[in-house]
Amino acid sequence: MARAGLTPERLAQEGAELADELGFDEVTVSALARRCGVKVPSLYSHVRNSQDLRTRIALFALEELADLAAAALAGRAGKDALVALADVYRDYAREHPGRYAASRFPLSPEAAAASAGPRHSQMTRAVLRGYDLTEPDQTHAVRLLGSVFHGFVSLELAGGFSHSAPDSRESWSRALDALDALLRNWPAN
Amino acid sequence: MARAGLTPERLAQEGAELADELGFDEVTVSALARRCGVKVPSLYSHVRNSQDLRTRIALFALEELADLAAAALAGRAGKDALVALADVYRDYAREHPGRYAASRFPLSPEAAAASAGPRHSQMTRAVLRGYDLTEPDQTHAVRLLGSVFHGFVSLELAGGFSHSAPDSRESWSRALDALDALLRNWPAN
DNA sequence: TGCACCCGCCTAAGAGTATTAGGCAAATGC
DNA sequence: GCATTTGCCTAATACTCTTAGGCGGGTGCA
Repeated sequence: MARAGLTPERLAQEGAELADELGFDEVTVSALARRCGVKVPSLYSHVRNSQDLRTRIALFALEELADLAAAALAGRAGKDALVALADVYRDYAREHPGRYAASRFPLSPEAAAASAGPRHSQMTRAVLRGYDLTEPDQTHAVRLLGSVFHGFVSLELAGGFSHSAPDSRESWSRALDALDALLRNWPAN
Repeated sequence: MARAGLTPERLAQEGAELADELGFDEVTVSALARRCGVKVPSLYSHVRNSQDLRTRIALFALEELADLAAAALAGRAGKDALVALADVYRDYAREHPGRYAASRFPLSPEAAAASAGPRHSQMTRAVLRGYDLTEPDQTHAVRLLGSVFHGFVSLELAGGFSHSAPDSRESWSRALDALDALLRNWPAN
């Protein structure tokens, strides 16, 4: 019988594509086996179980997203950097909704610590270097930015902003303007 | 055979409790049947299928959450109202994580229109009456507030803010301060 | 009060998914 | 060139979802 050349890495990548096509919730061991032209139990040589598979896809997506963010941030500062980082998240979610959903998959504390998650918060912190915040305000701002990015993208993806004027892109741009203004003039405690 | 007295409404409510106990993703027809002390197929006299069951739980949670928000908003205005509304969402998510997750369940456009969803945006608009915004800025602000509320609550629930100082409650309070400041001084286009 | 009907719950059965155990053959290493 | 490892397979079990069809108790009408 011909070998399909499966590896945990390749399964994570194929799983990510499957997620974009069907939705992350539809990424099942069976569906992935079908896509790889292999019987279901064969996957168990490469991933421990369904949970492990999802975790690998999540880690893959987090890494890919962090790489995109790092590239977008290079050579930018201030509002320019803020918008660039924000757009990376929004564009990724729109182009790869399944992978974006995967990146929200709950990880164990150990897995989260070893993931690209810390890179994401470091990059948000880097954006804040363009503004004049010191701890603990910087941490509060990191959390606020993360909340707006994830919240907006996730509501937009769920269709919460569709079918009503004005265009959600316009709201996105105004939200980023507002965040920039806010960070430049962060309210004292 | 004794009648269990099942109704679609009661199933939605029991399902909501099950969601809080096990997580919304674990709310299955089988688990709900077990909880109600009946055989699985019995549920199909009351709900069309698993998707229908989840939808009913989502509608129940949206309604309950809207009722809580309406009660919290009564007699408040300005920042007071902003904080009250925001706290309703955060507290609900912390006390009823499964129901909160259910309230994010994707609804068909018709179901969404008939749900308590519109009440939620109306209440956010009502909060904005305490600030000086006109359309389309008001819509942009509604979307921004929704993004921050959902984004923060969802990241906090996923553990994104845990295990690191400062306390996430502090960040929440600072985020609301920031939003209030922002709305009082909304940047011109 | 008696009876027919309906409705609520049941058993039976088929399909899909997750997972484990064990086998065979192709690739790998000495 | 042979032994071992490794990759994929079949077989089997368990659980969930869903449909079909049966039985009996509660309800409504005479």
